[in-house]
Amino acid sequence: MMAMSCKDGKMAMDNGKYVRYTPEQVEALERLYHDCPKPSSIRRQQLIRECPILSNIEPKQIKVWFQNRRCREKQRKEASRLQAVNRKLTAMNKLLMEENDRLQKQVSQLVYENGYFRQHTQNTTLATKDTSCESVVTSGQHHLTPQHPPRDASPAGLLSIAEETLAEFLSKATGTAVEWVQMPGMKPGPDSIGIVAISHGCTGVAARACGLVGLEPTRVAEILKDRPSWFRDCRAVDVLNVLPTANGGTIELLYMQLYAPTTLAPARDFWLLRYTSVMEDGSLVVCERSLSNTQNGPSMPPVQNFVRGEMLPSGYLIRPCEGGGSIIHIVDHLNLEAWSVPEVLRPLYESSTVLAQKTTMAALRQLRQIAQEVSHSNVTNWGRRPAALRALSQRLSRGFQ
DNA sequence: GAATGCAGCTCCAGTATGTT
DNA sequence: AACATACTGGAGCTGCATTC
Repeated sequence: MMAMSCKDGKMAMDNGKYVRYTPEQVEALERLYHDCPKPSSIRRQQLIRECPILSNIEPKQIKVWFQNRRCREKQRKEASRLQAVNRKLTAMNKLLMEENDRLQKQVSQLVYENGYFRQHTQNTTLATKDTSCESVVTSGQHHLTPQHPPRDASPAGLLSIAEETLAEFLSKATGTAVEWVQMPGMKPGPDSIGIVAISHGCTGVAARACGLVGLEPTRVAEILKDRPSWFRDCRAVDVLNVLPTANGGTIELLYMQLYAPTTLAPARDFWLLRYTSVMEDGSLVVCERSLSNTQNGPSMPPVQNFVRGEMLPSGYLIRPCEGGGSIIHIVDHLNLEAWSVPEVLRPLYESSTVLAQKTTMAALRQLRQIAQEVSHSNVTNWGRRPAALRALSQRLSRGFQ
């Protein structure tokens, strides 16, 4: 229903009555807006002349329409941005709730054990006041599976190792295998839920981090599985064998040899088993394990100045995030063998803590960089936009020169 | 020539009102 | 209620005339 009057063929407001433009007129205006959202006064008059369907609209109304159209677009963009922020905060909240739940269970377990030990201590004190007693104290800590005997590099053997690697990695990534201790100075935030390190009681030293990235899991896996930070000091990385697995994953057997350019940098030489798998819940796992020394690999003669070490099951657990994007858990678990270096340097290698933390921090930085590139490309990736938008961007660029 | 005042125009944020 | 259209007031910019 249109309440308007036509004076001299022009559509004009009838004493404040409401005017509704026809769908054809709106379509024409939208086209013009996409071409140029801020036309000058001269350009608007030109549009009215060139576009017969707009010829009965007053220039002032055209001006108002463009103003309102810009306002609408701004509001829509802001609403979209707020929705994205909301989705991200919801995902973060979920993660924190999970972490909180896990910590509460841990507290309950420790309280229970504390009560048990207290009672046990009292009993032994009373019962063995003047007799010696060896009480076996078991900590509440979960231990990793013991080292397995060497196996051959046949497909069956590799599959078996890969499956164990996967199980061990998942138990670390989901926080059930070891007790993680928050690193000082690492506060939870939008970029990092937290980065933590194992203190004692497990083989080697590990670090763990968690973050959000606005990419689908498969894309994240493609980017992260080549982890350049792990290969920075490699002399060679060769794919020796690729094996399909029952659940659609792939095992790649890599050989890499690291060496120490300086005496301070730990170096290793080992085979590296890489395992990529799709889980039932839709998450992806990219994890790795070295097969150094104790297991069959290429026969490397002992080389002086090399530090032997083992990469325990490490990698990424990439879960799809509600509302888009992915939640990524990073685990690095290393065990350098200090006996293989001269005694004077041994303190430098006694713990892999620094290396594990450094590696995990590098992975976290990579995640942040990916997240930044994704958000940046949404703004600047004009190369894939339609020609009209590219033209608009060029016009705007010229306008600011 | 520089400084000043004024009119005219546009933009934006906010608001009123009609329509769906 | 959500959306579309029109209006209002404040701010900024530009061009022009006037004054010093």
